[in-house]
Amino acid sequence: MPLLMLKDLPQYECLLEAAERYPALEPTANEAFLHLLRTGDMVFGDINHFLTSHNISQGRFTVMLLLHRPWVDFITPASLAEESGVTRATMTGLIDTLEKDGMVVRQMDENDRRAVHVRLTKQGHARIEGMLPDYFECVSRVMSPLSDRERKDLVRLLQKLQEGLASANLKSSTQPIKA
Amino acid sequence: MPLLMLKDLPQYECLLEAAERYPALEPTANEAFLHLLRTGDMVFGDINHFLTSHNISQGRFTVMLLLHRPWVDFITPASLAEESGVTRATMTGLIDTLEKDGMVVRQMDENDRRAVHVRLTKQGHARIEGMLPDYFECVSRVMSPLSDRERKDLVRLLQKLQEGLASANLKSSTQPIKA
DNA sequence: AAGAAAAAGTTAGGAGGCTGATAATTGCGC
DNA sequence: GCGCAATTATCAGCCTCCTAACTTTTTCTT
Repeated sequence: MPLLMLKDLPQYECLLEAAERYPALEPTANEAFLHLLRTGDMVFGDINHFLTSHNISQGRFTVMLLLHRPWVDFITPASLAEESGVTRATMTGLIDTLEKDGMVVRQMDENDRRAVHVRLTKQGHARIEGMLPDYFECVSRVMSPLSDRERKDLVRLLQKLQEGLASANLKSSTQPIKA
Repeated sequence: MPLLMLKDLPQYECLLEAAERYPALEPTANEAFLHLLRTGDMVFGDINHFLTSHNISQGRFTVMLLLHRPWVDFITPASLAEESGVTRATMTGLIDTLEKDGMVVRQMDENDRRAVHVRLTKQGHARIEGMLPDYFECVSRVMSPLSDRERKDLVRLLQKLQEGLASANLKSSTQPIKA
């Protein structure tokens, strides 16, 4: 989350006025953009508030969630980082904390001596299992203003945006930026 | 932005299956929730990439944007923090950096000796003015997958969510959490 | 089979948020 | 008027993420 977003979004009329000074400004694009960032920020803040009250960070929660899946026994830090969307360096820190708290254990891979297996402890399983009902309830509460139909519509629009972004990042990531 | 979000969102069928184990899990709510966080994250990442390539942070950019409005002469740090959605302590740091870079100046308020006036320098105005066309173009590019009609629909859905969150936060903020 | 390339995990250092405490000033209740 | 509460800006310390560099091990090339 940005955690930094204009508290009072510019009104549409205001955007129209600004568009006269800046030809590149598309009012509808800007309006949707600001609302998307702002709403995402609020939703994230809400869930973050929930996690904080349970003394866990977003990162550690995600890791435990990934390790708690029934068909999963262990995962390597690199895969966890990949699936979570953080760097391997960050994952090292997350696992450090989780291990210190007794939620996960690190075990050597016997075949590949570079690799490590990360496994949820019994305690860890119990911890996440205990949090999940409250978590899902929190998600339901956050999304409660929208009907099932509206949620489907929202997902469709967001997916369309994601696809556009994914293809754009694909070509931009090949050449680093020159500052 | 969270900057930590499942890279491959759970498929809807997967959510349905999980819902059998967790009665509190509403599949449509979870699906929309995850897409919202993920898309917001991607959009933020995109704009952040733009800002980074221009050697400025989201926070400093927002401050300059607020100070650049034509009808604004100066703003106090407290107001800037309020409008930006960060704490006053964070705002102190943002202004420090902007002042060191010659983008803003601090001036004493002659009537209230606690208060400070933050004003954009001529250099600061030029800097933000130079960035805005590129910025708006970036926003337009990000939102380009959606038609005007779809953007309006998206805004409507997001507003509905925001209103629900705002009223929920209103009542939860009155009583602090007990860990 | 040897050297180069790639991959896994870690470390070190930095950026940008946050909370909580502090000092100076202002405003309010009585 | 005087003391107590609120407000302003700041500082100190923490957390979580990042990038860049490094070590060890594996894999690919030839």
